[in-house]
Amino acid sequence: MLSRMATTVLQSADAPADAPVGATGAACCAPPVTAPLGVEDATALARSMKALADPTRLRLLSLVAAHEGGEACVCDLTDPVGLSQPTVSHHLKVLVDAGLLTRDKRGVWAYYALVPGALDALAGRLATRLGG
Amino acid sequence: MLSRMATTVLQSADAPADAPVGATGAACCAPPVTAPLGVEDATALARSMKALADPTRLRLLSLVAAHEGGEACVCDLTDPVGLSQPTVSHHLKVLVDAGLLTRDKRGVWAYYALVPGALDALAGRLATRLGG
DNA sequence: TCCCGACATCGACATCCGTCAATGCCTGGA
DNA sequence: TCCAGGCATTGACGGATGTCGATGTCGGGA
Repeated sequence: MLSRMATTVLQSADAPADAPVGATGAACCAPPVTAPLGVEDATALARSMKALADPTRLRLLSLVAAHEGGEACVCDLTDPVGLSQPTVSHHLKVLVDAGLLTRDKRGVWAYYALVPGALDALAGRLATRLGG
Repeated sequence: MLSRMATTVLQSADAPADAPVGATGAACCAPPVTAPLGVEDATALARSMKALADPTRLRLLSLVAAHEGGEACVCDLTDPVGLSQPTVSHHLKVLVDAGLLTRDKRGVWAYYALVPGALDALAGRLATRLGG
C-alpha cells in the first residue's frame, strides 16, 4: 500500500451558483488551495468551452465581431469560412445556445452579434477557477 | 437594402500576432475588432480549447491545483473523479500535450502540476482575440 | 532474483460531432 | 396570389472522442 495520503480532497463544492465573472480575480500570489471544481461547475464550464473548441466557430465569432456594426447575417459568413449555409447556421446556433451570440431576425435576414462580456466572463472563469 | 446602422465600432488597432496574454483585455470601451482570426490561429486556439472542453479534465486541473504542493499523482486523482486509472492517465496526457500540465516521474509515481500562466494565457487569448 | 505496485499503452466499443444535400418555413415583392 | 430568396431543420455519413478491460513497462523492496 502506498503511504501517500489518499485523502480525497473534499469536493463537495459549495457551488456558488452564479460566479463573480468579469472580475479579474488577479491575486498574483498563491491562493491557498481553493476547493476543486464540483461536478456541476465542471460540466457547465465544459459545455461553454465546447462551443469554443472548434476553429470554425472561433472564426465565426471573430468575423461577427469584426463585421461592420458588430453584427453579421449568415450570408456574410458563409463565404469567409468556406462552408455550406446549413453548416454555418448550425455553428451559429451552437454559439447562440452557449450565450455567446445573439440572434436578431429582421425581415429576411438573421443578424448575429456578440453578447457583450460573455467571452470575458468565460475567460475570467478560466483564470479564477483554475489558475488562481 | 437594409441600412445597417453603423454604430460605435471603428477604431483600428491592428492586433499583433502574439497577444499580450495575461492581461485581461481592455476595460469597458474600445471594441478592438480588427482582422478576423486566420484559419491557423483559429485551429491552434481550438486545439487548446478542446483540452478544456471536458468536465473530467477541468476537474483534474482543479484537483491538481488544489492538491498539497500544487502537484498530484495519478493515484491521488482516480478516486475523486471516479474513473478508471487508464482513463485518468489518458486525460492527463491530453492536458500535458496541451501545455497545461507538467509531468514529473519520481520513482514509481508520476507527479502532475499546473504550468504557471498557461491558463491565464489562454484566457487572455480568448478575451483579446475575439472581441473582449 | 522475483514479485508487487504505479502508471502508460493498446484494442475495442458506444457515442458525439462536423459536414453536406435535400427540404421546409417564412418574408417581401411582383 | 404566386414566386424568389434567406435561413432553419432534417437525415445521413465519416471521423473524432471518452471510456473500459487487458496488457506492457519500469522501479523498489523482500
